[in-house]
Amino acid sequence: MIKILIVDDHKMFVQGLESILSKEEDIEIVHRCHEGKEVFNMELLDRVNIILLDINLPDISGIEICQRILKLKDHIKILVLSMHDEESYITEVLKSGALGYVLKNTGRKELVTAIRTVASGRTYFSEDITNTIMNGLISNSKKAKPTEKQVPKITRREKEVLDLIMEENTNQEIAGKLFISLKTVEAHRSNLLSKLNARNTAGMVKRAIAFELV
Amino acid sequence: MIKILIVDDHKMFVQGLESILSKEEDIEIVHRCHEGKEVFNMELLDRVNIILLDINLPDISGIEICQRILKLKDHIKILVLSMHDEESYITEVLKSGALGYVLKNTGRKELVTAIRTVASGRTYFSEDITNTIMNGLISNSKKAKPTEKQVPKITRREKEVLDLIMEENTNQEIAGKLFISLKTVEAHRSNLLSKLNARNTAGMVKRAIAFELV
DNA sequence: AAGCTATTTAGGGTAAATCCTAGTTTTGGG
DNA sequence: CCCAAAACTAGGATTTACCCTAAATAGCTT
Repeated sequence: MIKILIVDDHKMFVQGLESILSKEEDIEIVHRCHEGKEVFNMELLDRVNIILLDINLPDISGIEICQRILKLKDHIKILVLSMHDEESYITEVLKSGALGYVLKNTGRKELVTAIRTVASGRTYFSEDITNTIMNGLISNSKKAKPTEKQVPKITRREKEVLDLIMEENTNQEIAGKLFISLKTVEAHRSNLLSKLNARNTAGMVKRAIAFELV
Repeated sequence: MIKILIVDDHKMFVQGLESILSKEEDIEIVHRCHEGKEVFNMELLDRVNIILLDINLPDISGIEICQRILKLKDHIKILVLSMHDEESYITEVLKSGALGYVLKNTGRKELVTAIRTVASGRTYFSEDITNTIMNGLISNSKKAKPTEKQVPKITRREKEVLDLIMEENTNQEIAGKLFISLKTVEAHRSNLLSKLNARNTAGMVKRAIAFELV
């Protein structure tokens, strides 16, 4: 038996869900919550194996709910219901542990399929969602291009010094490892700060990572 | 008319593709390449709108080919053919600009659909591929959990100091902005070094980024 | 051969960061 | 409500990083 907890503040929508799911013999709606905070009830969570979660709750964000629930009871499967199909939104929710994501305009048949799939531990996403995510992957790469052109050009030696700085060596230690004088290391370091447009070590390391120089 | 360039070192597979695609009236195979380097021919690329690309070529990696082709001719659509469905592989290819990814065991009908879809500028992925990627997204978050437990716990005040350090402020400037003494800032900074297990600012910044504390 | 960049070295001085110790305030739990 | 732990605060001493200026050697291009 699939034991469901519905979490959604739109009462009319919840009633719609109930009437749809009541026709399925293997599905039982154990409880309904209209606020996020009502979910965190140990007794309730123990009686449930799957949660239909609206991520647009008034009090707590869907992402936080997913994380907190799974920290308490990691056997529970979460299927997210949402009206939004923005890519950033979806990936955040998935990273926080939900097994499925369907839009609220999904039909009855697909919804039941999604519930059964997620209840069995597998993942389910409506076709619109997969398209959104796949396209997001692609557009991310296009955004990365402009950055690429502004990467500072550092010399071979400066790269060696930078690597040793990243490994937490002091200038003195770097001088020893590269067999050059302390003053030379300071000069390279100074050039690195200038080329990376940084005021100090913190900025240098931050930008070195951002520009993928290491 | 869809003008195709096939890039694949398996001649038998190429012949199979030809016989499949020759039955389609709107598809014309312009040329075949058996090595990656043959692709970079301006005259050839100008006669083509879509490339069927095997990513397991002997001489150049598929990722590099995608990037270089799109740098030369960004109107060209790339549909990747592959025998591998490993997640890291797929995402790399997509980030390098390909519009579609289908496995080599895909049927004739689906292949033609994929070609027409990609040729029109939209994206296409076989179902296996979408599943792999979606599952990858989810498992990434689960892999993150063990790391999460080793993330050092820093206090509210330490977080404020850390943020200002990341913004390249000196201790003196931080003291001014937080209305505390220079010595206090130094103490917080010292605790941060200790908690992050770092020897100096370089290590602190590096780990702060790695642990996503900023 | 002249010009450019990279690499190396150096002195002197200032600012900043790090180490060690220690007092005061907040916070969480019984 | 009280105690202990954690967080915040701070001083003195030391080490390290950063700035400015200057200059010599080597390699590569024009």
